Amino acid sequence: MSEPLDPDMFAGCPPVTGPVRIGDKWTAKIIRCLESGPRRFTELQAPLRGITPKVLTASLRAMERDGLLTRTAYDEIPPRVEYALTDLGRSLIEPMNAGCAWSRAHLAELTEARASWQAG
Amino acid sequence: MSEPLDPDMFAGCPPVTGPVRIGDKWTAKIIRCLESGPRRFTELQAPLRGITPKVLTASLRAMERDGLLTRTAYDEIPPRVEYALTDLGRSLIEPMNAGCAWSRAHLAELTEARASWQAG
DNA sequence: CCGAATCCTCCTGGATACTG
DNA sequence: CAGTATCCAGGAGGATTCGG
Repeated sequence: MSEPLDPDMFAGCPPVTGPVRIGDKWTAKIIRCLESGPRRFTELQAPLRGITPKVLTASLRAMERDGLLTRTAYDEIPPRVEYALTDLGRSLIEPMNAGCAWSRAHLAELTEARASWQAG
Repeated sequence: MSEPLDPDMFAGCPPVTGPVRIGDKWTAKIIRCLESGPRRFTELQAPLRGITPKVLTASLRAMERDGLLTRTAYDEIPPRVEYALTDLGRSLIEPMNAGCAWSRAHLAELTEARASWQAG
């Protein structure tokens, strides 16, 4: 439930996920990272391959605003902040999986079409 | 199969469809327009509420490049061009419907969360 | 450790006008 | 009818630096 995230968990994902997109550039990956339990800011940074703090903060704030996740700050030293999915955020996993299923089934065709267009 | 498109067919759709997005801004709507059969350039412009020719052309070209639709030009006067979905394009309808289902079920929660954030 | 502040660049999408 | 050509504004995403 709280094993460390694999820094390479998105290594197999193509740079462009295809036509099906959830939220902005990072939303879907953040949801995947939180699927197995709450995570800290720095934990999220690792698998998200060099995302800058500003962009990660912006994405998390937007998702919090939309009720997709909650932010909990513990008043400790050193500071600790945890992000966790809400039920609403978790409900996005279903359409996300539909998108991933499409990609697995058809993304190769799309890539091929794009390549043969470049050739022609 | 070839009845004229309702110019208001997207009137009920909220300006922002929510977190689930297919392709770029217009891709999903274009697919909906072509679902019931091939359509001409001008036919598509009507329900897409004032999309400029340049943007519609760009979207159609991108979708043609990706193998989502075909473009057929008939050498007549006046000129006639028809756009039709490919099987690959049609395969996107399934994840699209999943996204629409999510919106119908949860978009209100998201909007509400966003509003109460603004208030707080 | 968890950000905020500032500055910058690219890309999407659009307005407007014109053409075979 | 079905586009093309040109110009332009806004916002997403990023680099870098600084603070509590």
